[in-house]
Amino acid sequence: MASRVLIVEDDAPVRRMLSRNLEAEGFDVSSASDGGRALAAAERSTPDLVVLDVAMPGLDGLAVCRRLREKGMTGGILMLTARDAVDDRVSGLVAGADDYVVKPFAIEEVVARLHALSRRGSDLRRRISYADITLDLGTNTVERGERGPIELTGRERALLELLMRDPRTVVSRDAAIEAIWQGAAVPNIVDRYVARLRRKLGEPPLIRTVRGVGFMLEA
Amino acid sequence: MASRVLIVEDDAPVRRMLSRNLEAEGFDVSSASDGGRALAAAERSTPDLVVLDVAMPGLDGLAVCRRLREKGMTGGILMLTARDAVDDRVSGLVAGADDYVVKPFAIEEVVARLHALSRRGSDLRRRISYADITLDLGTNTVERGERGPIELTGRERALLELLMRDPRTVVSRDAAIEAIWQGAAVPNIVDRYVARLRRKLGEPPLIRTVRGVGFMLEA
DNA sequence: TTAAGGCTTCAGAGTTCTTTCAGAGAGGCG
DNA sequence: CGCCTCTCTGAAAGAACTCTGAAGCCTTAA
Repeated sequence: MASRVLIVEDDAPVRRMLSRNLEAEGFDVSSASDGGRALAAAERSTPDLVVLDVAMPGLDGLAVCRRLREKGMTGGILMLTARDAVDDRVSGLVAGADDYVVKPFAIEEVVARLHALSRRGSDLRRRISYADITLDLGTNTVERGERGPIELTGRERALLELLMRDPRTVVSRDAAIEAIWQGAAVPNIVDRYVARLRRKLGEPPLIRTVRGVGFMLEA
Repeated sequence: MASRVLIVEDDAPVRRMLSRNLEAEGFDVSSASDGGRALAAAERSTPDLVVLDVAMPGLDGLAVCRRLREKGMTGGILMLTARDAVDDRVSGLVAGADDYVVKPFAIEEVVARLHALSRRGSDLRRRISYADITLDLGTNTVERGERGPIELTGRERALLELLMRDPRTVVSRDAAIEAIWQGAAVPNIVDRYVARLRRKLGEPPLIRTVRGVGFMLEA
Protein backbone atom coordinates (compact mmCIF):
# COMPACT_ATOMS: atom_id res chain seq x y z
CA MET A 1 0.00 0.00 0.00
CA ALA A 2 2.79 2.34 -0.97
CA SER A 3 1.80 5.93 -1.69
CA ARG A 4 1.89 6.79 -5.36
CA VAL A 5 3.93 9.92 -6.00
CA LEU A 6 3.98 11.89 -9.22
CA ILE A 7 7.07 14.00 -9.78
CA VAL A 8 6.70 16.96 -12.11
CA GLU A 9 10.04 18.55 -12.89
CA ASP A 10 11.52 19.71 -16.17
CA ASP A 11 15.15 19.38 -15.11
CA ALA A 12 16.05 15.76 -15.94
CA PRO A 13 18.90 15.25 -13.45
CA VAL A 14 16.81 16.63 -10.60
CA ARG A 15 13.88 14.54 -11.70
CA ARG A 16 15.93 11.37 -11.73
CA MET A 17 17.49 12.17 -8.39
CA LEU A 18 14.08 12.64 -6.82
CA SER A 19 12.76 9.56 -8.50
CA ARG A 20 15.59 7.38 -7.29
CA ASN A 21 15.45 8.60 -3.73
CA LEU A 22 11.71 8.40 -3.38
CA GLU A 23 11.66 4.90 -4.75
CA ALA A 24 14.32 3.95 -2.24
CA GLU A 25 11.99 5.39 0.41
CA GLY A 26 9.28 3.00 -0.67
CA PHE A 27 7.10 5.35 -2.70
CA ASP A 28 5.54 4.18 -5.92
CA VAL A 29 6.99 6.79 -8.25
CA SER A 30 6.04 8.11 -11.67
CA SER A 31 7.24 11.31 -13.25
CA ALA A 32 6.51 13.91 -15.90
CA SER A 33 8.78 16.47 -17.53
CA ASP A 34 6.21 19.22 -18.10
CA GLY A 35 2.80 20.45 -17.09
CA GLY A 36 0.86 18.91 -19.95
CA ARG A 37 2.30 15.48 -19.37
CA ALA A 38 1.71 15.83 -15.67
CA LEU A 39 -2.00 16.42 -16.17
CA ALA A 40 -2.20 13.50 -18.57
CA ALA A 41 -0.37 11.27 -16.12
CA ALA A 42 -2.59 12.33 -13.25
CA GLU A 43 -5.60 11.57 -15.43
CA ARG A 44 -4.42 8.02 -16.08
CA SER A 45 -3.69 7.10 -12.49
CA THR A 46 -4.58 9.51 -9.73
CA PRO A 47 -1.47 9.89 -7.57
CA ASP A 48 -1.69 10.16 -3.81
CA LEU A 49 0.97 12.83 -3.74
CA VAL A 50 2.48 15.24 -6.24
CA VAL A 51 5.89 16.89 -6.16
CA LEU A 52 5.63 19.92 -8.36
CA ASP A 53 8.25 22.32 -9.62
CA VAL A 54 6.85 25.84 -9.80
CA ALA A 55 9.13 27.09 -12.54
CA MET A 56 8.65 25.16 -15.75
CA PRO A 57 8.38 26.13 -19.39
CA GLY A 58 4.87 25.94 -20.76
CA LEU A 59 2.21 25.18 -18.17
CA ASP A 60 3.88 26.14 -14.89
CA GLY A 61 3.52 24.56 -11.50
CA LEU A 62 0.85 26.92 -10.27
CA ALA A 63 -1.31 26.25 -13.29
CA VAL A 64 -0.83 22.51 -12.97
CA CYS A 65 -1.70 22.67 -9.31
CA ARG A 66 -4.86 24.59 -10.03
CA ARG A 67 -5.93 22.18 -12.75
CA LEU A 68 -5.27 19.18 -10.56
CA ARG A 69 -7.47 20.59 -7.82
CA GLU A 70 -10.14 21.50 -10.32
CA LYS A 71 -10.10 17.93 -11.49
CA GLY A 72 -10.74 16.81 -7.95
CA MET A 73 -7.26 15.69 -6.96
CA THR A 74 -7.33 15.69 -3.17
CA GLY A 75 -3.92 14.30 -2.23
CA GLY A 76 -1.00 16.30 -0.95
CA ILE A 77 0.86 18.59 -3.31
CA LEU A 78 4.41 19.60 -2.45
CA MET A 79 5.77 22.56 -4.35
CA LEU A 80 9.39 23.17 -5.18
CA THR A 81 9.92 26.92 -5.19
CA ALA A 82 12.84 29.24 -5.74
CA ARG A 83 14.57 30.68 -2.71
CA ASP A 84 13.05 33.88 -1.41
CA ALA A 85 10.18 33.81 -3.82
CA VAL A 86 7.70 34.45 -1.03
CA ASP A 87 5.04 35.26 -3.55
CA ASP A 88 5.46 31.85 -5.13
CA ARG A 89 4.78 30.22 -1.81
CA VAL A 90 1.69 32.20 -1.20
CA SER A 91 0.42 31.72 -4.75
CA GLY A 92 1.22 28.06 -4.35
CA LEU A 93 -1.00 27.74 -1.34
CA VAL A 94 -3.66 29.78 -3.07
CA ALA A 95 -3.44 27.45 -6.04
CA GLY A 96 -4.02 24.53 -3.71
CA ALA A 97 -0.58 23.24 -2.72
CA ASP A 98 -0.20 21.84 0.78
CA ASP A 99 3.42 22.55 1.50
CA TYR A 100 6.59 23.60 -0.20
CA VAL A 101 10.32 23.14 -0.14
CA VAL A 102 12.74 25.79 -1.22
CA LYS A 103 15.29 25.04 -3.93
CA PRO A 104 18.01 23.97 -3.62
CA PHE A 105 16.66 21.39 -1.20
CA ALA A 106 18.03 18.52 0.83
CA ILE A 107 16.44 15.33 -0.34
CA GLU A 108 15.77 14.39 3.28
CA GLU A 109 13.58 17.45 3.59
CA VAL A 110 11.47 16.40 0.65
CA VAL A 111 11.15 12.89 1.97
CA ALA A 112 10.15 14.10 5.41
CA ARG A 113 7.49 16.44 4.08
CA LEU A 114 6.06 13.83 1.76
CA HIS A 115 5.76 11.38 4.61
CA ALA A 116 4.04 14.02 6.64
CA LEU A 117 1.63 14.80 3.82
CA SER A 118 0.96 11.15 3.24
CA ARG A 119 0.29 10.58 6.93
CA ARG A 120 -2.06 13.49 6.97
CA GLY A 121 -3.90 11.90 4.14
CA SER A 122 -6.81 13.37 2.31
CA ASP A 123 -9.08 13.99 5.25
CA LEU A 124 -7.63 17.48 5.40
CA ARG A 125 -10.03 20.32 5.12
CA ARG A 126 -8.30 23.61 4.89
CA ARG A 127 -10.39 26.59 5.75
CA ILE A 128 -9.78 30.27 6.15
CA SER A 129 -11.93 32.71 8.04
CA TYR A 130 -12.44 36.39 8.30
CA ALA A 131 -15.11 38.20 10.26
CA ASP A 132 -18.17 35.94 10.17
CA ILE A 133 -17.37 34.02 7.03
CA THR A 134 -15.42 30.81 6.64
CA LEU A 135 -14.28 29.52 3.30
CA ASP A 136 -13.78 25.78 2.99
CA LEU A 137 -11.09 25.31 0.40
CA GLY A 138 -11.85 21.64 0.04
CA THR A 139 -15.46 21.98 -0.97
CA ASN A 140 -15.58 25.55 -2.28
CA THR A 141 -18.28 26.50 0.13
CA VAL A 142 -18.66 29.46 2.43
CA GLU A 143 -20.50 29.67 5.68
CA ARG A 144 -21.60 32.97 7.03
CA GLY A 145 -22.65 33.14 10.64
CA GLU A 146 -25.51 30.72 11.14
CA ARG A 147 -26.46 30.64 7.50
CA GLY A 148 -26.15 27.37 5.66
CA PRO A 149 -23.37 26.60 3.25
CA ILE A 150 -23.10 28.77 0.16
CA GLU A 151 -21.62 27.00 -2.82
CA LEU A 152 -19.11 28.84 -4.94
CA THR A 153 -17.88 28.21 -8.44
CA GLY A 154 -14.16 27.92 -9.10
CA ARG A 155 -13.65 31.55 -10.04
CA GLU A 156 -15.78 32.85 -7.24
CA ARG A 157 -13.79 30.85 -4.75
CA ALA A 158 -10.47 31.93 -6.22
CA LEU A 159 -11.41 35.58 -5.95
CA LEU A 160 -12.83 35.28 -2.45
CA GLU A 161 -9.74 33.41 -1.35
CA LEU A 162 -7.52 36.10 -2.81
CA LEU A 163 -9.43 38.73 -0.90
CA MET A 164 -9.42 36.70 2.29
CA ARG A 165 -5.67 36.12 2.19
CA ASP A 166 -5.16 39.80 2.85
CA PRO A 167 -8.21 41.29 4.47
CA ARG A 168 -8.26 45.10 4.74
CA THR A 169 -5.80 45.26 1.90
CA VAL A 170 -6.88 46.49 -1.49
CA VAL A 171 -6.57 44.06 -4.36
CA SER A 172 -6.41 45.83 -7.70
CA ARG A 173 -8.20 44.47 -10.73
CA ASP A 174 -4.84 43.94 -12.36
CA ALA A 175 -3.51 41.99 -9.41
CA ALA A 176 -6.60 39.81 -9.37
CA ILE A 177 -6.41 39.18 -13.09
CA GLU A 178 -2.77 38.37 -12.75
CA ALA A 179 -3.41 35.91 -9.94
CA ILE A 180 -6.56 34.25 -11.18
CA TRP A 181 -6.65 34.74 -14.94
CA GLN A 182 -2.90 34.75 -15.50
CA GLY A 183 -3.18 38.22 -16.94
CA ALA A 184 -5.51 37.27 -19.75
CA ALA A 185 -8.82 39.02 -19.24
CA VAL A 186 -10.69 42.30 -19.36
CA PRO A 187 -10.64 44.24 -16.06
CA ASN A 188 -14.40 44.15 -15.93
CA ILE A 189 -14.35 40.43 -15.24
CA VAL A 190 -13.30 41.22 -11.70
CA ASP A 191 -16.30 43.49 -11.22
CA ARG A 192 -18.50 40.72 -12.52
CA TYR A 193 -17.24 38.25 -9.93
CA VAL A 194 -17.25 40.77 -7.13
CA ALA A 195 -20.91 41.32 -7.92
CA ARG A 196 -21.61 37.61 -7.73
CA LEU A 197 -19.78 37.21 -4.46
CA ARG A 198 -21.62 40.16 -3.01
CA ARG A 199 -24.95 38.69 -3.95
CA LYS A 200 -24.06 35.26 -2.61
CA LEU A 201 -22.54 36.51 0.62
CA GLY A 202 -25.53 38.73 1.39
CA GLU A 203 -25.76 41.38 4.09
CA PRO A 204 -24.00 43.12 5.67
CA PRO A 205 -21.63 43.80 2.78
CA LEU A 206 -18.06 42.57 3.15
CA ILE A 207 -16.43 43.51 -0.12
CA ARG A 208 -15.76 47.21 -0.33
CA THR A 209 -14.78 48.93 -3.54
CA VAL A 210 -12.02 51.47 -3.33
CA ARG A 211 -12.70 53.67 -6.28
CA GLY A 212 -9.85 53.94 -8.72
CA VAL A 213 -7.88 51.27 -6.89
CA GLY A 214 -9.67 47.97 -6.47
CA PHE A 215 -11.57 45.92 -3.92
CA MET A 216 -10.97 44.84 -0.38
CA LEU A 217 -12.49 42.67 2.28
CA GLU A 218 -13.64 44.57 5.33
CA ALA A 219 -16.16 43.80 8.04
CA MET B 1 12.99 54.61 11.90
CA ALA B 2 13.95 51.16 13.06
CA SER B 3 11.30 48.49 12.65
CA ARG B 4 9.60 47.56 15.87
CA VAL B 5 9.62 43.82 16.47
CA LEU B 6 7.56 41.97 19.03
CA ILE B 7 8.93 38.60 20.10
CA VAL B 8 6.43 36.10 21.46
CA GLU B 9 8.14 33.05 22.91
CA ASP B 10 7.56 31.18 26.16
CA ASP B 11 11.06 29.72 26.43
CA ALA B 12 13.06 32.41 28.26
CA PRO B 13 16.58 31.54 27.00
CA VAL B 14 15.38 31.46 23.42
CA ARG B 15 13.48 34.70 23.92
CA ARG B 16 16.53 36.45 25.31
CA MET B 17 18.74 35.12 22.55
CA LEU B 18 16.35 36.46 19.91
CA SER B 19 15.98 39.73 21.70
CA ARG B 20 19.72 40.29 21.99
CA ASN B 21 20.43 39.42 18.38
CA LEU B 22 17.62 41.43 16.88
CA GLU B 23 18.58 44.46 18.90
CA ALA B 24 22.11 44.07 17.64
CA GLU B 25 20.62 44.09 14.14
CA GLY B 26 19.06 47.44 14.80
CA PHE B 27 15.48 46.38 15.42
CA ASP B 28 13.48 48.04 18.14
CA VAL B 29 12.62 44.98 20.21
CA SER B 30 9.96 44.18 22.78
CA SER B 31 8.92 40.73 23.93
CA ALA B 32 6.16 38.72 25.55
CA SER B 33 6.20 35.32 27.20
CA ASP B 34 2.72 34.17 26.30
CA GLY B 35 -0.20 34.81 24.00
CA GLY B 36 -2.18 36.98 26.34
CA ARG B 37 0.69 39.29 27.07
CA ALA B 38 1.52 39.40 23.38
CA LEU B 39 -1.93 40.71 22.50
CA ALA B 40 -1.74 43.27 25.28
CA ALA B 41 1.68 44.41 24.12
CA ALA B 42 0.54 44.68 20.53
CA GLU B 43 -2.40 46.72 21.74
CA ARG B 44 -0.15 49.22 23.48
CA SER B 45 2.24 49.81 20.62
CA THR B 46 1.49 48.27 17.27
CA PRO B 47 4.66 46.47 16.19
CA ASP B 48 5.81 46.45 12.59
CA LEU B 49 6.81 42.81 12.79
CA VAL B 50 6.02 39.90 15.07
CA VAL B 51 8.10 36.80 15.73
CA LEU B 52 5.70 34.19 17.01
CA ASP B 53 6.30 30.77 18.52
CA VAL B 54 3.55 28.38 17.49
CA ALA B 55 3.78 26.06 20.46
CA MET B 56 2.97 27.88 23.67
CA PRO B 57 0.89 27.04 26.73
CA GLY B 58 -2.42 28.88 26.85
CA LEU B 59 -3.22 30.92 23.76
CA ASP B 60 -1.02 29.37 21.08
CA GLY B 61 0.74 31.07 18.20
CA LEU B 62 -1.97 30.38 15.66
CA ALA B 63 -4.63 31.91 17.85
CA VAL B 64 -2.47 34.93 18.57
CA CYS B 65 -1.78 35.34 14.89
CA ARG B 66 -5.45 35.23 14.04
CA ARG B 67 -6.33 37.73 16.76
CA LEU B 68 -3.63 40.11 15.67
CA ARG B 69 -4.94 40.10 12.12
CA GLU B 70 -8.48 40.58 13.33
CA LYS B 71 -7.31 43.58 15.28
CA GLY B 72 -5.96 45.04 12.09
CA MET B 73 -2.29 44.31 12.53
CA THR B 74 -0.89 44.49 9.04
CA GLY B 75 2.83 44.01 9.54
CA GLY B 76 4.78 40.85 8.83
CA ILE B 77 4.38 37.86 11.11
CA LEU B 78 7.15 35.28 11.24
CA MET B 79 6.25 31.94 12.78
CA LEU B 80 8.62 29.66 14.64
CA THR B 81 7.43 26.10 14.09
CA ALA B 82 8.62 22.68 15.16
CA ARG B 83 10.39 20.50 12.63
CA ASP B 84 8.05 18.21 10.74
CA ALA B 85 4.97 19.95 11.98
CA VAL B 86 3.83 20.56 8.43
CA ASP B 87 0.33 21.29 9.59
CA ASP B 88 1.61 24.10 11.75
CA ARG B 89 3.31 25.79 8.86
CA VAL B 90 0.33 25.57 6.61
CA SER B 91 -2.11 26.62 9.30
CA GLY B 92 0.26 29.40 10.20
CA LEU B 93 0.16 30.84 6.74
CA VAL B 94 -3.57 30.35 6.64
CA ALA B 95 -3.95 32.08 9.99
CA GLY B 96 -2.23 35.08 8.51
CA ALA B 97 1.48 34.55 9.07
CA ASP B 98 3.74 35.67 6.27
CA ASP B 99 6.61 33.26 6.62
CA TYR B 100 8.04 30.70 8.99
CA VAL B 101 11.32 29.35 10.26
CA VAL B 102 11.73 25.83 11.53
CA LYS B 103 13.08 25.20 15.02
CA PRO B 104 15.90 24.83 15.82
CA PHE B 105 16.80 27.82 13.69
CA ALA B 106 19.92 29.72 12.82
CA ILE B 107 19.56 33.26 14.06
CA GLU B 108 20.80 34.52 10.71
CA GLU B 109 17.85 32.90 9.08
CA VAL B 110 15.44 34.74 11.34
CA VAL B 111 17.19 38.03 10.73
CA ALA B 112 17.15 37.55 6.98
CA ARG B 113 13.46 36.74 6.89
CA LEU B 114 12.57 39.66 9.11
CA HIS B 115 14.43 42.01 6.85
CA ALA B 116 12.64 40.56 3.87
CA LEU B 117 9.27 40.98 5.57
CA SER B 118 10.06 44.49 6.62
CA ARG B 119 10.97 45.38 3.07
CA ARG B 120 7.88 43.76 1.64
CA GLY B 121 5.55 45.20 4.21
CA SER B 122 6.75 48.69 3.60
CA ASP B 123 5.68 48.78 0.03
CA LEU B 124 2.61 46.67 0.45
CA ARG B 125 0.98 48.94 2.93
CA ARG B 126 2.62 52.30 3.15
CA ARG B 127 1.38 54.86 5.58
CA ILE B 128 2.58 58.31 6.42
CA SER B 129 1.72 60.28 9.50
CA TYR B 130 1.88 63.82 10.73
CA ALA B 131 0.49 65.20 13.96
CA ASP B 132 -2.65 63.18 14.67
CA ILE B 133 -3.41 62.07 11.12
CA THR B 134 -2.28 58.97 9.29
CA LEU B 135 -2.72 58.50 5.59
CA ASP B 136 -2.96 54.95 4.27
CA LEU B 137 -1.63 55.07 0.73
CA GLY B 138 -3.00 51.62 -0.02
CA THR B 139 -6.63 52.32 0.69
CA ASN B 140 -6.74 56.10 0.32
CA THR B 141 -8.06 56.56 3.81
CA VAL B 142 -7.06 58.86 6.63
CA GLU B 143 -7.43 58.34 10.30
CA ARG B 144 -7.43 61.24 12.63
CA GLY B 145 -7.01 60.49 16.31
CA GLU B 146 -9.81 58.22 17.40
CA ARG B 147 -12.12 59.18 14.60
CA GLY B 148 -13.11 56.50 12.16
CA PRO B 149 -11.53 56.19 8.74
CA ILE B 150 -12.09 59.07 6.34
CA GLU B 151 -12.17 58.03 2.71
CA LEU B 152 -10.42 60.18 0.16
CA THR B 153 -10.76 60.37 -3.58
CA GLY B 154 -7.70 60.06 -5.79
CA ARG B 155 -7.03 63.78 -6.10
CA GLU B 156 -7.67 64.47 -2.45
CA ARG B 157 -5.22 61.78 -1.49
CA ALA B 158 -2.61 63.03 -3.94
CA LEU B 159 -2.78 66.52 -2.55
CA LEU B 160 -2.75 65.44 1.08
CA GLU B 161 0.19 63.18 0.36
CA LEU B 162 2.04 66.07 -1.22
CA LEU B 163 1.44 68.22 1.83
CA MET B 164 2.34 65.43 4.23
CA ARG B 165 5.62 64.67 2.51
CA ASP B 166 6.93 68.01 3.67
CA PRO B 167 4.97 69.24 6.64
CA ARG B 168 5.59 72.85 7.70
CA THR B 169 6.75 73.58 4.19
CA VAL B 170 4.73 75.74 1.87
CA VAL B 171 3.53 74.12 -1.35
CA SER B 172 2.67 76.64 -4.03
CA ARG B 173 -0.31 76.20 -6.32
CA ASP B 174 2.03 75.90 -9.25
CA ALA B 175 4.06 73.21 -7.56
CA ALA B 176 0.93 71.27 -6.71
CA ILE B 177 -0.42 71.59 -10.22
CA GLU B 178 2.89 70.52 -11.60
CA ALA B 179 3.00 67.47 -9.33
CA ILE B 180 -0.60 66.35 -9.50
CA TRP B 181 -2.05 67.77 -12.70
CA GLN B 182 1.14 67.69 -14.75
CA GLY B 183 0.86 71.41 -15.17
CA ALA B 184 -2.50 71.33 -16.93
CA ALA B 185 -5.02 73.10 -14.77
CA VAL B 186 -6.26 76.39 -13.42
CA PRO B 187 -4.64 77.46 -10.12
CA ASN B 188 -8.03 77.54 -8.45
CA ILE B 189 -8.27 73.76 -8.62
CA VAL B 190 -5.85 73.59 -5.72
CA ASP B 191 -8.05 75.81 -3.60
CA ARG B 192 -10.96 73.59 -4.43
CA TYR B 193 -9.21 70.49 -3.14
CA VAL B 194 -7.75 72.20 -0.12
CA ALA B 195 -11.30 73.14 0.81
CA ARG B 196 -12.43 69.55 0.52
CA LEU B 197 -9.58 68.25 2.59
CA ARG B 198 -10.23 70.84 5.26
CA ARG B 199 -13.85 69.81 5.48
CA LYS B 200 -13.06 66.11 5.59
CA LEU B 201 -10.25 66.39 8.12
CA GLY B 202 -12.33 68.51 10.49
CA GLU B 203 -11.11 70.40 13.51
CA PRO B 204 -8.62 71.60 14.55
CA PRO B 205 -7.48 72.90 11.15
CA LEU B 206 -4.28 71.42 9.75
CA ILE B 207 -3.89 73.09 6.38
CA ARG B 208 -2.81 76.68 6.64
CA THR B 209 -3.04 79.22 3.87
CA VAL B 210 0.07 81.30 3.31
CA ARG B 211 -1.31 84.27 1.48
CA GLY B 212 0.34 84.95 -1.84
CA VAL B 213 2.41 81.77 -1.65
CA GLY B 214 0.45 78.59 -1.17
CA PHE B 215 -0.56 76.08 1.49
CA MET B 216 1.18 74.12 4.18
CA LEU B 217 0.47 71.43 6.73
CA GLU B 218 0.87 72.53 10.31
CA ALA B 219 -0.55 71.28 13.59
C1' DT C 1 -26.60 15.18 -29.14
C1' DT C 2 -28.87 17.93 -25.92
C1' DA C 3 -29.07 20.28 -21.66
C1' DA C 4 -27.10 22.74 -17.85
C1' DG C 5 -23.98 25.45 -15.70
C1' DG C 6 -19.99 28.21 -15.64
C1' DC C 7 -17.02 31.80 -17.89
C1' DT C 8 -16.35 35.96 -20.38
C1' DT C 9 -17.39 40.03 -22.88
C1' DC C 10 -20.07 43.99 -24.05
C1' DA C 11 -22.89 47.94 -23.68
C1' DG C 12 -25.82 50.97 -21.23
C1' DA C 13 -27.36 52.83 -16.75
C1' DG C 14 -26.05 54.63 -12.54
C1' DT C 15 -22.95 56.74 -9.50
C1' DT C 16 -19.05 59.41 -8.03
C1' DC C 17 -15.24 62.39 -9.03
C1' DT C 18 -13.05 66.25 -11.46
C1' DT C 19 -12.81 70.68 -13.19
C1' DT C 20 -14.26 75.16 -14.20
C1' DC C 21 -16.57 79.51 -13.39
C1' DA C 22 -18.36 83.34 -11.05
C1' DG C 23 -19.40 85.82 -7.10
C1' DA C 24 -18.86 86.35 -2.15
C1' DG C 25 -15.54 86.82 1.46
C1' DA C 26 -11.14 88.10 3.72
C1' DG C 27 -6.73 90.41 4.13
C1' DG C 28 -3.34 94.00 3.40
C1' DC C 29 -1.85 98.64 2.20
C1' DG C 30 -2.04 103.56 1.41
C1' DC D 1 -11.61 103.71 5.60
C1' DG D 2 -11.55 102.31 0.82
C1' DC D 3 -9.57 99.77 -2.72
C1' DC D 4 -7.30 96.07 -4.72
C1' DT D 5 -5.80 91.46 -4.64
C1' DC D 6 -6.08 86.99 -3.17
C1' DT D 7 -8.84 83.21 -1.29
C1' DC D 8 -12.93 80.52 -0.57
C1' DT D 9 -17.21 78.16 -1.97
C1' DG D 10 -21.66 76.65 -4.33
C1' DA D 11 -23.32 75.11 -8.54
C1' DA D 12 -23.09 72.61 -12.65
C1' DA D 13 -21.24 70.38 -16.73
C1' DG D 14 -18.45 66.87 -18.12
C1' DA D 15 -15.46 62.90 -17.45
C1' DA D 16 -14.34 58.71 -15.32
C1' DC D 17 -15.40 54.80 -12.94
C1' DT D 18 -18.50 51.13 -11.35
C1' DC D 19 -22.34 48.12 -11.66
C1' DT D 20 -25.54 44.98 -13.96
C1' DG D 21 -28.44 42.59 -17.42
C1' DA D 22 -28.02 40.11 -21.44
C1' DA D 23 -25.95 37.18 -24.63
C1' DG D 24 -22.48 34.09 -26.66
C1' DC D 25 -19.06 30.60 -25.91
C1' DC D 26 -17.16 26.66 -23.72
C1' DT D 27 -16.99 22.55 -20.90
C1' DT D 28 -19.19 18.88 -18.53
C1' DA D 29 -22.79 15.60 -17.59
C1' DA D 30 -26.58 12.86 -19.10
